[in-house]
Amino acid sequence: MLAFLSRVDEAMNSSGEGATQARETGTLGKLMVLLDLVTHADAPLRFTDILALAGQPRGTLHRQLSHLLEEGLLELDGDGRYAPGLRLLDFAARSWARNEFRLIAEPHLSDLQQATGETVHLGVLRGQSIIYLDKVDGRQPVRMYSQIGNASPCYCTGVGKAALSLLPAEGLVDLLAGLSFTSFTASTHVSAETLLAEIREIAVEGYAFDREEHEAGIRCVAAPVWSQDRSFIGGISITGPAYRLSMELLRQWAVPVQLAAGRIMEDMRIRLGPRR
Amino acid sequence: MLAFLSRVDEAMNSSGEGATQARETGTLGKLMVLLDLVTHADAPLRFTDILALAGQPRGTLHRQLSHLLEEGLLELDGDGRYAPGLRLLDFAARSWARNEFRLIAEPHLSDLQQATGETVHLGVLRGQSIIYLDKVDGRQPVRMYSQIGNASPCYCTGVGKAALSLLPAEGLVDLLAGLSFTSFTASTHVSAETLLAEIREIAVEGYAFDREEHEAGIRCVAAPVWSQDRSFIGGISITGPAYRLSMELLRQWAVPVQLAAGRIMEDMRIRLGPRR
DNA sequence: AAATTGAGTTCCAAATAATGGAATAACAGC
DNA sequence: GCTGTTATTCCATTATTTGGAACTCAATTT
Repeated sequence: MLAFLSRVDEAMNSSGEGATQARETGTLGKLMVLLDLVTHADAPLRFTDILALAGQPRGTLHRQLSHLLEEGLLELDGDGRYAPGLRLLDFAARSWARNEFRLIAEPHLSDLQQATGETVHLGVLRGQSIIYLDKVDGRQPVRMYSQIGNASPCYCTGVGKAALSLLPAEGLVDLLAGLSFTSFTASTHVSAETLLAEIREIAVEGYAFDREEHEAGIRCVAAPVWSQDRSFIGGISITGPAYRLSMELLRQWAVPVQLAAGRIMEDMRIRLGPRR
Repeated sequence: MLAFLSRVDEAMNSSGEGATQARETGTLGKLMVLLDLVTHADAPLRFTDILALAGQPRGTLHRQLSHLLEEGLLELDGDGRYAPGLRLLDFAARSWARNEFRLIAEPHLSDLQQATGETVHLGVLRGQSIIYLDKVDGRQPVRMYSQIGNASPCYCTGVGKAALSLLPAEGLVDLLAGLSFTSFTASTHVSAETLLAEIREIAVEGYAFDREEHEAGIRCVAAPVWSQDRSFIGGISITGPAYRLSMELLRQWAVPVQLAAGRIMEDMRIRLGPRR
């Protein structure tokens, strides 16, 4: 309710797709922009590179980076370039291990994986992104960080669209207004209008598809999952290659996905108490 | 050399076992102490709990926590308690996916796992802790975050002791002086003297054992791995239950572990160039 | 060898943000 | 409706951050 709305409002500011803007968190906000810059780059950055990207005075930037280094949030590689620091791993490991949503969902994800033989994901909406909390893949030991923890856009993933279908009208419109669409494939939504139309449909049906919208050749069917207090708004999905997962098959799997989602929510009611 | 020593000096300040002290990073340092507090707790904390732990004035603490919330580094659960934020996952996922050390070591870890059938770890020294960068376990899909990213003490793990054996005398003594020993099992080192003696031995032999020092019933054999520029100082290990891994068997495995470590270092020389 | 360029670091008065004590608000239990 | 507990807001004081310029260092060119 109130708590939920304020949560979404705040979240609007965070971890979007495009421009990383300074938030109203003073010194911390400025440092997080830098951390974002370095972690989102696909290679270590030299001081001068960051100088150009951050648009800050040299002296200021230098001290900011020094602080981030000293805290272990950034590291210098052998060539004096800035890379993400390993201390982040420790923080994240704890954040993940303790996450209630994930802990409760885990057995149900495994069940769903067993039933379908395909990869199952759990994701949660944070700001404009879906953060993947878990992944169960039958075949080989999973390279987990490669998927878990990854933030993906909400407008072109099954879990993302399922999650959006849970938002109240007002919050949804605000969120969509802030999106900047990247056309990952020919099927990616590129306007808030068509996306909104699909989300309205999803809200009625109770499940969502990803028709190769994020990655060519990859489809999924997803169902929304939420905690009663709305602190978790997300979804679960069955994902796989288009050649194996026909749209017809995905439509059949809508039911088991929704059932699994229902069981997760029931477990949450039991384990977290009636208020949540 | 110089760069390396300063790296270790700085690292001395970070992520130790015991007291979390304020570093000289101004506002950021104070906020990181709070983030540490919340992520290292084993349950979400209420405002008042943090107030007692942090020993800060109410107003100050409240604003600091608000900033951390707004940045997504912390989150409020349904009961208004502070928990680690999921934005940390996104940072960590990127940090992990790009880590050169891990990328290069990965195939050799798999080989070692295949050869022995036991769990193989890759860890790197950061401050007084070993941060596990990778884990290859043959049997079931791995719950990765549960191990990867975890920071463990350097004085009671095979990888940790192997890593310490790579430090120059001066740096080692400084690091040991800053340790506070927790006796996890009956075999855990509890003094710098006995630890130093063992590390000297490890430096000569080229491999280290964990004789149930961190967790009862768990043994390992480890070999040190380092990059030429010393920006990575760590090790790899074969770990398993004591009933299956006799000390005799571990002694036999010292050779393959050392060979794998050698291959990782050779690959690093090739891939990272002669200076690193 | 001297000069030049590019990259990174240090310095310090002015501008800005953080501090913390006290007052206020929200809420659960009685 | 009161009471104790917990959380939030306020604002003059204080400490930190800022950013332009000067400086160092190493590599490259003249």
